[in-house]
Amino acid sequence: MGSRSQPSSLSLAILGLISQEPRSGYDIRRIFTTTPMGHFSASPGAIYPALDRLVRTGLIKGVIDRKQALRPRRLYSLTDRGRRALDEALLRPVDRSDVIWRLDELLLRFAFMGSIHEQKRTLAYLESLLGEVEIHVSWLQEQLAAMPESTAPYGPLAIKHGVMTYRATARWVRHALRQLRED
Amino acid sequence: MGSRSQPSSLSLAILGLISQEPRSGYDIRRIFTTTPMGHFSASPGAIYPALDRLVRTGLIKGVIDRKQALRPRRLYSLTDRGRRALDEALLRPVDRSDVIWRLDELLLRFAFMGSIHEQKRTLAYLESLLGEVEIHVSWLQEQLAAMPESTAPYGPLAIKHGVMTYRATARWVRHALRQLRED
DNA sequence: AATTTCATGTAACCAGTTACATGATTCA
DNA sequence: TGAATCATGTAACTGGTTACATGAAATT
Repeated sequence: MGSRSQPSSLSLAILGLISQEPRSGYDIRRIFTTTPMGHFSASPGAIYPALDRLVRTGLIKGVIDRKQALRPRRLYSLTDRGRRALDEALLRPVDRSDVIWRLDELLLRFAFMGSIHEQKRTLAYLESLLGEVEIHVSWLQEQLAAMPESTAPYGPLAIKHGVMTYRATARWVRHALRQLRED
Repeated sequence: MGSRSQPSSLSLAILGLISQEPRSGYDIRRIFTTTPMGHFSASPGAIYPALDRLVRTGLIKGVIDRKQALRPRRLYSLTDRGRRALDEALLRPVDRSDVIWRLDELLLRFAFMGSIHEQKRTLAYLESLLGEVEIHVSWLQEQLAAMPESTAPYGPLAIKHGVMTYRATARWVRHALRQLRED
Protein backbone atom coordinates (compact mmCIF):
# COMPACT_ATOMS: atom_id res chain seq x y z
CA MET A 1 0.00 0.00 0.00
CA GLY A 2 2.19 2.81 1.16
CA SER A 3 0.64 5.00 3.79
CA ARG A 4 1.06 2.67 6.75
CA SER A 5 2.38 -0.76 5.82
CA GLN A 6 5.41 -1.24 3.62
CA PRO A 7 4.75 -1.34 -0.10
CA SER A 8 4.66 -4.66 -1.87
CA SER A 9 7.53 -5.71 -4.07
CA LEU A 10 5.69 -4.60 -7.17
CA SER A 11 4.76 -1.21 -5.73
CA LEU A 12 8.33 -0.71 -4.61
CA ALA A 13 9.63 -1.53 -8.07
CA ILE A 14 7.19 0.89 -9.63
CA LEU A 15 8.02 3.65 -7.16
CA GLY A 16 11.72 3.13 -7.78
CA LEU A 17 11.42 3.22 -11.55
CA ILE A 18 9.24 6.30 -11.46
CA SER A 19 11.67 8.00 -9.09
CA GLN A 20 14.32 7.84 -11.81
CA GLU A 21 12.20 9.59 -14.40
CA PRO A 22 8.51 9.91 -15.25
CA ARG A 23 7.27 6.74 -16.83
CA SER A 24 4.10 5.29 -18.26
CA GLY A 25 2.55 1.94 -17.43
CA TYR A 26 3.80 0.71 -20.74
CA ASP A 27 7.34 1.84 -19.99
CA ILE A 28 7.23 -0.17 -16.80
CA ARG A 29 5.90 -3.23 -18.57
CA ARG A 30 8.67 -2.97 -21.12
CA ILE A 31 11.31 -2.80 -18.41
CA PHE A 32 9.87 -5.85 -16.70
CA THR A 33 9.85 -7.88 -19.90
CA THR A 34 13.23 -6.94 -21.32
CA THR A 35 15.60 -6.37 -18.42
CA PRO A 36 16.79 -8.49 -15.49
CA MET A 37 14.05 -6.87 -13.42
CA GLY A 38 11.92 -9.40 -15.16
CA HIS A 39 10.67 -11.40 -12.24
CA PHE A 40 7.90 -8.91 -11.90
CA SER A 41 4.55 -9.47 -13.40
CA ALA A 42 4.54 -7.54 -16.63
CA SER A 43 0.88 -8.28 -17.12
CA PRO A 44 -1.34 -5.24 -17.52
CA GLY A 45 -3.67 -6.82 -14.99
CA ALA A 46 -1.00 -6.30 -12.36
CA ILE A 47 0.57 -3.02 -13.40
CA TYR A 48 -2.37 -0.79 -14.16
CA PRO A 49 -4.24 -1.64 -10.97
CA ALA A 50 -1.00 -1.11 -9.02
CA LEU A 51 -0.59 2.30 -10.60
CA ASP A 52 -4.20 3.12 -9.70
CA ARG A 53 -3.58 2.13 -6.11
CA LEU A 54 -0.48 4.28 -5.89
CA VAL A 55 -2.43 7.22 -7.31
CA ARG A 56 -5.27 6.64 -4.85
CA THR A 57 -2.87 6.51 -1.90
CA GLY A 58 -1.28 9.70 -3.15
CA LEU A 59 2.22 8.36 -3.77
CA ILE A 60 2.31 9.07 -7.50
CA LYS A 61 0.45 11.32 -9.89
CA GLY A 62 -0.19 10.90 -13.59
CA VAL A 63 -0.32 13.52 -16.27
CA ILE A 64 -1.41 12.99 -19.84
CA ASP A 65 1.52 13.26 -22.17
CA ARG A 66 1.10 14.34 -25.78
CA LYS A 67 -2.54 15.26 -25.33
CA GLN A 68 -2.80 16.49 -28.88
CA ALA A 69 -1.41 13.29 -30.31
CA LEU A 70 -3.62 10.43 -31.35
CA ARG A 71 -1.79 8.08 -29.07
CA PRO A 72 -1.60 9.83 -25.72
CA ARG A 73 -0.20 8.18 -22.67
CA ARG A 74 -0.17 8.76 -18.98
CA LEU A 75 3.18 9.66 -17.45
CA TYR A 76 3.50 9.07 -13.73
CA SER A 77 5.85 10.76 -11.34
CA LEU A 78 6.34 10.70 -7.58
CA THR A 79 4.50 13.09 -5.29
CA ASP A 80 6.32 14.43 -2.25
CA ARG A 81 4.63 11.80 -0.14
CA GLY A 82 5.66 9.18 -2.65
CA ARG A 83 9.27 10.24 -2.48
CA ARG A 84 9.17 10.07 1.29
CA ALA A 85 7.51 6.65 1.17
CA LEU A 86 10.17 5.35 -1.20
CA ASP A 87 12.87 6.81 0.97
CA GLU A 88 11.45 5.09 4.03
CA ALA A 89 11.10 1.78 2.22
CA LEU A 90 14.72 1.92 1.08
CA LEU A 91 15.98 2.85 4.53
CA ARG A 92 14.07 0.22 6.51
CA PRO A 93 16.57 -1.85 8.49
CA VAL A 94 17.41 -5.25 7.06
CA ASP A 95 16.01 -8.06 9.16
CA ARG A 96 16.28 -11.79 8.99
CA SER A 97 12.90 -12.40 7.46
CA ASP A 98 13.88 -10.14 4.56
CA VAL A 99 16.98 -12.24 3.99
CA ILE A 100 14.98 -15.46 4.00
CA TRP A 101 11.88 -14.45 2.12
CA ARG A 102 12.60 -11.31 0.21
CA LEU A 103 16.23 -11.27 -0.81
CA ASP A 104 15.30 -10.04 -4.26
CA GLU A 105 13.52 -7.10 -2.68
CA LEU A 106 16.66 -6.26 -0.72
CA LEU A 107 18.54 -6.18 -4.01
CA LEU A 108 15.84 -4.06 -5.55
CA ARG A 109 16.18 -1.58 -2.72
CA PHE A 110 19.91 -1.43 -3.25
CA ALA A 111 19.48 -0.90 -6.97
CA PHE A 112 17.33 2.16 -6.34
CA MET A 113 19.53 3.68 -3.70
CA GLY A 114 21.93 5.36 -6.06
CA SER A 115 19.37 7.83 -7.22
CA ILE A 116 18.31 8.92 -3.77
CA HIS A 117 20.67 8.15 -0.95
CA GLU A 118 24.06 9.40 -0.12
CA GLN A 119 26.67 6.77 -0.21
CA LYS A 120 27.13 6.63 3.54
CA ARG A 121 23.64 5.27 4.04
CA THR A 122 24.11 2.76 1.28
CA LEU A 123 27.27 1.50 2.94
CA ALA A 124 25.46 1.12 6.25
CA TYR A 125 22.71 -0.77 4.49
CA LEU A 126 25.17 -3.17 2.89
CA GLU A 127 26.95 -3.72 6.17
CA SER A 128 23.76 -4.68 7.98
CA LEU A 129 22.80 -6.89 5.05
CA LEU A 130 26.14 -8.65 5.28
CA GLY A 131 25.61 -9.32 8.98
CA GLU A 132 22.19 -10.85 8.45
CA VAL A 133 23.38 -12.96 5.54
CA GLU A 134 26.26 -14.32 7.58
CA ILE A 135 23.94 -15.22 10.42
CA HIS A 136 21.67 -17.00 7.99
CA VAL A 137 24.55 -19.00 6.51
CA SER A 138 25.57 -20.16 9.99
CA TRP A 139 22.03 -21.19 10.75
CA LEU A 140 21.81 -23.18 7.52
CA GLN A 141 25.07 -24.91 8.35
CA GLU A 142 23.79 -25.84 11.78
CA GLN A 143 20.68 -27.26 10.20
CA LEU A 144 22.84 -29.22 7.81
CA ALA A 145 24.96 -30.63 10.61
CA ALA A 146 21.96 -31.55 12.72
CA MET A 147 20.18 -33.26 9.86
CA PRO A 148 19.41 -36.93 10.31
CA GLU A 149 19.40 -39.52 7.59
CA SER A 150 15.86 -38.57 6.88
CA THR A 151 13.15 -39.75 4.57
CA ALA A 152 14.48 -37.22 2.05
CA PRO A 153 18.00 -38.30 1.15
CA TYR A 154 18.52 -35.25 -1.03
CA GLY A 155 17.39 -32.83 1.66
CA PRO A 156 20.91 -32.08 2.91
CA LEU A 157 22.09 -31.42 -0.63
CA ALA A 158 19.24 -28.98 -1.16
CA ILE A 159 20.24 -27.11 1.97
CA LYS A 160 23.79 -27.07 0.73
CA HIS A 161 22.45 -25.05 -2.18
CA GLY A 162 21.22 -22.46 0.27
CA VAL A 163 24.62 -22.33 1.92
CA MET A 164 26.42 -21.88 -1.37
CA THR A 165 24.14 -19.20 -2.79
CA TYR A 166 23.98 -17.19 0.44
CA ARG A 167 27.73 -17.35 0.63
CA ALA A 168 27.80 -15.97 -2.89
CA THR A 169 25.53 -13.18 -1.71
CA ALA A 170 27.92 -12.43 1.14
CA ARG A 171 30.80 -12.29 -1.33
CA TRP A 172 28.80 -9.94 -3.50
CA VAL A 173 28.11 -7.62 -0.57
CA ARG A 174 31.82 -7.44 0.24
CA HIS A 175 32.53 -6.80 -3.43
CA ALA A 176 29.94 -4.03 -3.53
CA LEU A 177 31.33 -2.47 -0.36
CA ARG A 178 34.81 -2.38 -1.88
CA GLN A 179 33.48 -0.86 -5.08
CA LEU A 180 31.57 1.87 -3.32
CA ARG A 181 34.50 2.72 -1.10
CA GLU A 182 36.79 3.12 -4.06
CA ASP A 183 34.89 6.11 -5.42
CA MET B 1 -4.71 -27.21 -8.22
CA GLY B 2 -3.48 -30.51 -9.50
CA SER B 3 -5.77 -32.10 -12.03
CA ARG B 4 -4.83 -30.01 -15.03
CA SER B 5 -2.43 -27.19 -14.23
CA GLN B 6 0.74 -27.69 -12.24
CA PRO B 7 0.40 -27.43 -8.48
CA SER B 8 1.45 -24.24 -6.78
CA SER B 9 4.62 -24.11 -4.77
CA LEU B 10 2.74 -24.62 -1.53
CA SER B 11 0.73 -27.56 -2.86
CA LEU B 12 3.91 -29.11 -4.19
CA ALA B 13 5.61 -28.75 -0.82
CA ILE B 14 2.63 -30.32 0.92
CA LEU B 15 2.45 -33.18 -1.56
CA GLY B 16 6.16 -33.80 -1.16
CA LEU B 17 6.08 -33.82 2.61
CA ILE B 18 3.07 -36.10 2.69
CA SER B 19 4.73 -38.44 0.21
CA GLN B 20 7.45 -39.11 2.76
CA GLU B 21 5.07 -40.14 5.48
CA PRO B 22 1.52 -39.33 6.57
CA ARG B 23 1.39 -35.93 8.18
CA SER B 24 -1.11 -33.60 9.78
CA GLY B 25 -1.63 -29.94 8.99
CA TYR B 26 0.13 -29.14 12.21
CA ASP B 27 3.12 -31.29 11.27
CA ILE B 28 3.44 -29.34 8.06
CA ARG B 29 3.21 -26.03 9.85
CA ARG B 30 5.92 -27.12 12.24
CA ILE B 31 8.22 -28.08 9.39
CA PHE B 32 7.67 -24.74 7.71
CA THR B 33 8.45 -22.81 10.86
CA THR B 34 11.47 -24.73 12.10
CA THR B 35 13.37 -25.99 9.08
CA PRO B 36 14.97 -24.33 6.05
CA MET B 37 11.76 -25.04 4.17
CA GLY B 38 10.60 -21.98 6.00
CA HIS B 39 9.84 -19.68 3.13
CA PHE B 40 6.42 -21.21 3.00
CA SER B 41 3.48 -19.67 4.66
CA ALA B 42 3.07 -21.51 7.92
CA SER B 43 -0.15 -19.68 8.63
CA PRO B 44 -3.15 -21.90 9.20
CA GLY B 45 -5.03 -19.69 6.80
CA ALA B 46 -2.80 -20.99 4.01
CA ILE B 47 -2.25 -24.59 5.00
CA TYR B 48 -5.67 -25.83 5.98
CA PRO B 49 -7.38 -24.43 2.88
CA ALA B 50 -4.59 -25.91 0.76
CA LEU B 51 -5.15 -29.31 2.36
CA ASP B 52 -8.88 -28.97 1.68
CA ARG B 53 -8.20 -28.21 -1.95
CA LEU B 54 -5.91 -31.20 -2.31
CA VAL B 55 -8.56 -33.42 -0.76
CA ARG B 56 -11.24 -32.01 -3.05
CA THR B 57 -9.11 -32.59 -6.13
CA GLY B 58 -8.45 -36.13 -4.95
CA LEU B 59 -4.70 -35.91 -4.53
CA ILE B 60 -4.61 -36.62 -0.81
CA LYS B 61 -6.90 -38.22 1.71
CA GLY B 62 -7.17 -37.64 5.43
CA VAL B 63 -7.90 -40.10 8.17
CA ILE B 64 -8.56 -39.29 11.79
CA ASP B 65 -5.71 -40.43 13.95
CA ARG B 66 -6.19 -41.35 17.59
CA LYS B 67 -9.95 -41.13 17.37
CA GLN B 68 -10.33 -42.20 20.95
CA ALA B 69 -7.95 -39.59 22.22
CA LEU B 70 -9.13 -36.23 23.41
CA ARG B 71 -6.86 -34.49 20.98
CA PRO B 72 -7.41 -36.22 17.65
CA ARG B 73 -5.77 -35.06 14.49
CA ARG B 74 -6.18 -35.63 10.79
CA LEU B 75 -3.37 -37.47 9.08
CA TYR B 76 -3.08 -37.00 5.35
CA SER B 77 -1.51 -39.32 2.84
CA LEU B 78 -1.27 -39.39 -0.96
CA THR B 79 -3.84 -41.11 -3.08
CA ASP B 80 -2.73 -42.93 -6.22
CA ARG B 81 -3.67 -39.89 -8.26
CA GLY B 82 -1.74 -37.72 -5.85
CA ARG B 83 1.36 -39.81 -6.22
CA ARG B 84 1.08 -39.60 -9.98
CA ALA B 85 0.54 -35.83 -9.81
CA LEU B 86 3.62 -35.41 -7.62
CA ASP B 87 5.60 -37.62 -9.94
CA GLU B 88 4.58 -35.53 -12.92
CA ALA B 89 5.36 -32.29 -11.13
CA LEU B 90 8.84 -33.53 -10.21
CA LEU B 91 9.54 -34.76 -13.73
CA ARG B 92 8.41 -31.67 -15.61
CA PRO B 93 11.30 -30.44 -17.77
CA VAL B 94 13.21 -27.45 -16.44
CA ASP B 95 12.62 -24.35 -18.48
CA ARG B 96 14.04 -20.87 -18.38
CA SER B 97 11.11 -19.27 -16.66
CA ASP B 98 11.51 -21.75 -13.79
CA VAL B 99 15.13 -20.70 -13.43
CA ILE B 100 14.21 -17.01 -13.36
CA TRP B 101 11.06 -17.03 -11.27
CA ARG B 102 10.91 -20.28 -9.39
CA LEU B 103 14.41 -21.43 -8.58
CA ASP B 104 13.35 -22.35 -5.06
CA GLU B 105 10.67 -24.58 -6.50
CA LEU B 106 13.28 -26.32 -8.64
CA LEU B 107 15.24 -27.01 -5.47
CA LEU B 108 12.11 -28.21 -3.75
CA ARG B 109 11.51 -30.65 -6.56
CA PHE B 110 15.06 -31.93 -6.26
CA ALA B 111 14.70 -32.34 -2.50
CA PHE B 112 11.69 -34.60 -2.96
CA MET B 113 13.18 -36.70 -5.73
CA GLY B 114 15.06 -39.04 -3.49
CA SER B 115 11.94 -40.62 -2.15
CA ILE B 116 10.41 -41.30 -5.52
CA HIS B 117 12.71 -41.31 -8.48
CA GLU B 118 15.48 -43.51 -9.51
CA GLN B 119 18.79 -41.79 -9.63
CA LYS B 120 19.03 -41.76 -13.40
CA ARG B 121 16.11 -39.39 -13.69
CA THR B 122 17.49 -37.17 -10.99
CA LEU B 123 20.77 -36.93 -12.86
CA ALA B 124 18.97 -35.99 -16.06
CA TYR B 125 17.04 -33.37 -14.15
CA LEU B 126 20.20 -31.84 -12.72
CA GLU B 127 21.86 -31.83 -16.11
CA SER B 128 19.02 -29.93 -17.73
CA LEU B 129 18.96 -27.54 -14.78
CA LEU B 130 22.66 -26.89 -15.22
CA GLY B 131 22.14 -26.07 -18.88
CA GLU B 132 19.40 -23.56 -18.17
CA VAL B 133 21.33 -21.94 -15.36
CA GLU B 134 24.38 -21.50 -17.58
CA ILE B 135 22.27 -19.91 -20.29
CA HIS B 136 20.80 -17.55 -17.73
CA VAL B 137 24.23 -16.54 -16.47
CA SER B 138 25.35 -15.72 -20.00
CA TRP B 139 22.25 -13.63 -20.56
CA LEU B 140 22.85 -11.71 -17.35
CA GLN B 141 26.42 -11.04 -18.38
CA GLU B 142 25.29 -9.72 -21.73
CA GLN B 143 22.85 -7.42 -19.98
CA LEU B 144 25.64 -6.25 -17.74
CA ALA B 145 27.94 -5.55 -20.66
CA ALA B 146 25.24 -3.73 -22.61
CA MET B 147 24.24 -1.58 -19.67
CA PRO B 148 24.61 2.15 -20.11
CA GLU B 149 25.55 4.60 -17.42
CA SER B 150 21.93 4.76 -16.47
CA THR B 151 19.87 6.69 -13.99
CA ALA B 152 20.48 3.86 -11.56
CA PRO B 153 24.23 3.80 -10.86
CA TYR B 154 23.91 0.71 -8.69
CA GLY B 155 21.94 -1.21 -11.30
CA PRO B 156 24.97 -2.99 -12.75
CA LEU B 157 26.10 -4.01 -9.28
CA ALA B 158 22.67 -5.46 -8.56
CA ILE B 159 22.88 -7.52 -11.74
CA LYS B 160 26.32 -8.66 -10.70
CA HIS B 161 24.59 -10.21 -7.70
CA GLY B 162 22.50 -12.26 -10.06
CA VAL B 163 25.59 -13.41 -11.92
CA MET B 164 27.35 -14.42 -8.73
CA THR B 165 24.46 -16.31 -7.15
CA TYR B 166 23.49 -18.14 -10.34
CA ARG B 167 27.11 -19.13 -10.76
CA ALA B 168 26.96 -20.51 -7.24
CA THR B 169 23.88 -22.45 -8.25
CA ALA B 170 25.75 -23.87 -11.23
CA ARG B 171 28.60 -24.91 -8.94
CA TRP B 172 26.10 -26.55 -6.64
CA VAL B 173 24.56 -28.53 -9.49
CA ARG B 174 27.99 -29.82 -10.51
CA HIS B 175 28.69 -30.70 -6.90
CA ALA B 176 25.38 -32.53 -6.61
CA LEU B 177 26.04 -34.44 -9.84
CA ARG B 178 29.41 -35.58 -8.53
CA GLN B 179 27.88 -36.65 -5.24
CA LEU B 180 25.12 -38.66 -6.85
CA ARG B 181 27.49 -40.34 -9.25
CA GLU B 182 29.72 -41.46 -6.42
CA ASP B 183 27.09 -43.76 -4.95
C1' DA C 1 -2.14 -5.55 -46.66
C1' DA C 2 -0.63 -7.64 -42.68
C1' DT C 3 2.01 -7.85 -38.65
C1' DT C 4 4.22 -5.90 -34.87
C1' DT C 5 4.55 -2.35 -31.55
C1' DC C 6 2.55 1.27 -28.71
C1' DA C 7 -0.80 1.95 -25.16
C1' DT C 8 -4.38 1.12 -21.72
C1' DG C 9 -7.55 -1.12 -19.61
C1' DT C 10 -11.41 -4.73 -17.38
C1' DA C 11 -13.45 -9.02 -15.18
C1' DA C 12 -13.40 -13.42 -13.06
C1' DC C 13 -10.85 -16.12 -10.34
C1' DC C 14 -7.77 -17.80 -6.86
C1' DA C 15 -4.49 -18.12 -3.29
C1' DG C 16 -2.23 -16.14 0.44
C1' DT C 17 -2.17 -12.72 4.58
C1' DT C 18 -3.84 -11.11 8.78
C1' DA C 19 -6.47 -11.56 12.44
C1' DC C 20 -9.62 -13.94 15.08
C1' DA C 21 -11.39 -18.04 17.44
C1' DT C 22 -11.51 -22.33 20.11
C1' DG C 23 -10.11 -25.77 23.30
C1' DA C 24 -7.36 -29.59 25.26
C1' DT C 25 -2.60 -30.93 27.05
C1' DT C 26 1.67 -30.54 28.99
C1' DC C 27 5.13 -28.26 31.45
C1' DA C 28 7.07 -24.93 34.72
C1' DT D 1 -2.19 -21.63 38.09
C1' DG D 2 -0.56 -19.88 34.17
C1' DA D 3 2.08 -20.37 29.98
C1' DA D 4 3.43 -22.84 26.08
C1' DT D 5 2.32 -26.35 22.92
C1' DC D 6 -0.78 -29.29 20.25
C1' DA D 7 -4.35 -28.95 16.91
C1' DT D 8 -7.70 -27.08 13.66
C1' DG D 9 -10.18 -23.94 11.68
C1' DT D 10 -12.88 -19.30 9.64
C1' DA D 11 -13.63 -14.54 7.57
C1' DA D 12 -12.37 -10.38 5.39
C1' DC D 13 -9.27 -8.50 2.55
C1' DT D 14 -5.89 -7.88 -1.06
C1' DG D 15 -3.17 -8.48 -4.80
C1' DG D 16 -1.71 -11.12 -8.66
C1' DT D 17 -2.98 -14.34 -12.78
C1' DT D 18 -5.31 -15.32 -16.86
C1' DA D 19 -7.83 -14.04 -20.37
C1' DC D 20 -10.27 -10.81 -22.87
C1' DA D 21 -10.76 -6.35 -25.23
C1' DT D 22 -9.74 -2.22 -27.99
C1' DG D 23 -7.49 0.61 -31.29
C1' DA D 24 -3.96 3.59 -33.46
C1' DA D 25 0.90 3.77 -35.38
C1' DA D 26 4.86 1.98 -37.39
C1' DT D 27 7.11 -1.43 -39.94
C1' DT D 28 7.60 -5.00 -43.44
